[in-house]
Amino acid sequence: MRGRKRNNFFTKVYSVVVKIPKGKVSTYGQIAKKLETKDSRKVGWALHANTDRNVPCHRVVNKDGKLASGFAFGGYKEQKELLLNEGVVFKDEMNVDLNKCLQTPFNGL
DNA sequence: CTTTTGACTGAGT
DNA sequence: AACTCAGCCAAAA
Repeated sequence: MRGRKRNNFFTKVYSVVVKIPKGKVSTYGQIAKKLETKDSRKVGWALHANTDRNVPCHRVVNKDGKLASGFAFGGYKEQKELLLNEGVVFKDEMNVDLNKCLQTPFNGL
């Protein structure tokens, strides 16, 4: 393996996001750390650019457990719908109950 | 090349 | 809890 940094940044983000178990959510910060970067914005930006249904981007929320502002598949309402369908608990219209649904850190996952 | 933008985060107010 | 400010960095214009 050489020059793997050549791949799109997206690919790296997706490969991590796709590992988030059903019924759980993760944060941009966790993913960013896994990608060996400091900028969580890149993660959000990559997911925003993403349109691949194979990537469970709805399982990614910000550190406060709040849903994304411009969910690419139909707005935060759709994102919430998807999460509820997986058993994720909500605190509010826009907030996930991280206390129960935050994915364990990607510690080497 | 430079500048702007962005699904963020952490610290401070 | 809500808001502001600064840091961070890839892509697009």
